[in-house]
Amino acid sequence: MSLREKKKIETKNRIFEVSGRLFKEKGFENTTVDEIAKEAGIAKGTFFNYFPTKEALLLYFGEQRDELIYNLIENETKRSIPAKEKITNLLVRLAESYEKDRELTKLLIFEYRRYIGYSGLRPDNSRSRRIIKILQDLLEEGMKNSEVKSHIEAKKAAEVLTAIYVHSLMMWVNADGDFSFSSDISGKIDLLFEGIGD
Amino acid sequence: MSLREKKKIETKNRIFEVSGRLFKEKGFENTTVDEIAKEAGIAKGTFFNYFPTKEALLLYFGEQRDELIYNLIENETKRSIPAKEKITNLLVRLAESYEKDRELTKLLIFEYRRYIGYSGLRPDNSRSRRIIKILQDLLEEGMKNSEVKSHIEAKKAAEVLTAIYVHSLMMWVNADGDFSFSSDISGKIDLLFEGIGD
DNA sequence: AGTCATACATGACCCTGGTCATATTTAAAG
DNA sequence: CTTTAAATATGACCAGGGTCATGTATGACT
Repeated sequence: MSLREKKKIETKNRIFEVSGRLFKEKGFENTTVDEIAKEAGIAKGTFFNYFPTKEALLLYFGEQRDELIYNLIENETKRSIPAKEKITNLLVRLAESYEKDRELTKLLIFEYRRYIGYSGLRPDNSRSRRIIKILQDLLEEGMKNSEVKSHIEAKKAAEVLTAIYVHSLMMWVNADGDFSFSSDISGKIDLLFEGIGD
Repeated sequence: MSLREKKKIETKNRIFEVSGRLFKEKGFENTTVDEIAKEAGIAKGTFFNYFPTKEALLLYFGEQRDELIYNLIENETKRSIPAKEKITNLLVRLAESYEKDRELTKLLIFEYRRYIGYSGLRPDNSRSRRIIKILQDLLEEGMKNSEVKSHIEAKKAAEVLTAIYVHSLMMWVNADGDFSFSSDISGKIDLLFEGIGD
C-alpha cells in the first residue's frame, strides 16, 4: 500500500467521521460542506474528490452500516424457529439497529430517497433488493417446512413484507418513540400471515 | 373581492401554470426560479411571496390534484361490489391518475416524504391519513358484508394496504412502464386477503 | 380629496453546493 | 539521480435558491 492509498483512505474516513458528528450536532441542512472541509483539514474543493455531492455522505453512511448489519442478521436467520417469527425478528432487529442514530437514520431515509428521485439514475436499489432477497429466502424455507403456503409467489410476498417494513419504519422514526415498532409490525405481519378475507 | 385579492389569486395561478409547464419541458432541477419568475412576469423575489421554496410548488401541485382525485374516487367506492374489488379499483385508479405526469409524480412522492421528514411536526399527514381513512371505511363495510374477517383491526389493515400501495407506486414510477401496476397490486392484495401462512 | 397603513413588487445581495484552472505531491520510468 | 506522468490539493469563481431594504400600489379612514 503506497503512501497515496493510505492517505486517501485516511482522508475519506476523516471526512466521513467529521460530517457524521456535525450532522448529529446541527442537522444535515445546517451543516455546510465548507465547515466539514475545515474540520477535516482539507480545502472545500477537495471534499468533492471524495464525495460527489453532500448527499453522497448519507449514502456512504448507509453503505457502511449495511455491511455491518446484514452480516449479523443473516447469521440470525439460521436459527430453527418458525418462518413468521424469523421474519418478525429480522425486521425488528433491523429497525433496532437504527435506534442509536435516529436523526441520521431519518435523514438517510428521507434524503436518500430525494437523491435517488432527482438524480435521474435508475436506482440500483440494492438495499431494498437485499432485504427482499433475504425475506424471499425465508419465505421459501417456510414453504418447505409447511409454515407458508406453497402456491404463493415468494418474491411478491417478500415485496409486501418490505413495503410493510419501510412504511412502518418511517412512521416509527417520525413518531419519536410514541409507539412500539415491534408490536406494530408484529400485528401487521400477523395480518398478512392469517389473511383478512372472510 | 378587492383588486388585491383578485390579482393575488391570478398571480399565484400564473406562477403555478408556468412552473408546471417548465418542469415538464426541462425537469425540476433544470428549471430555475429566475426563469419561472420571468415567464410569469414577476420579479424573482416576488416568487417567494407566493411559494416559500421552489419545492413548495411540488406540494401545491399535489394538493391541487388531490382535491380533484379524491372526490372522483370517493364517489366510485359507493358501487355495490365486494370490498376487495373496491379496494383494488381504488388504488389502481389512484395510480392511473399519476400516469400523465410521471416525472412530476416521482418528484412529488419523494418531496412529500422529505417534507414530512423535515417538518418536525407530528405530520398531520392528511394525504396518507385520507387514504387510510377511505381504506378503513371500505374494510369496515366489508366486515358488515362478511367479506372481511370481523375480528381484525381495520386501521392496521388499512395501514398495510397503504404501505403496499405507496411502495408499489414508487416501484412503478421508477420502472417507467416496465410492469403493470394493476396486476402487481392486485396480486399483493390477493396475498393479504388470502393470507400466506399455512 | 388627502393621509396613513398595509400589502405587495423589486432587484441587489448573500450564502452554499459545486466547478475547474492551477499548483503540489507522489510514483514510475529511464 | 533526474525527468515525466499521474494523482491529489487548492481556492477563486459560478450558478441558483433564497433574503431583505427600499419602492409602489391599494384600501381604509377622515
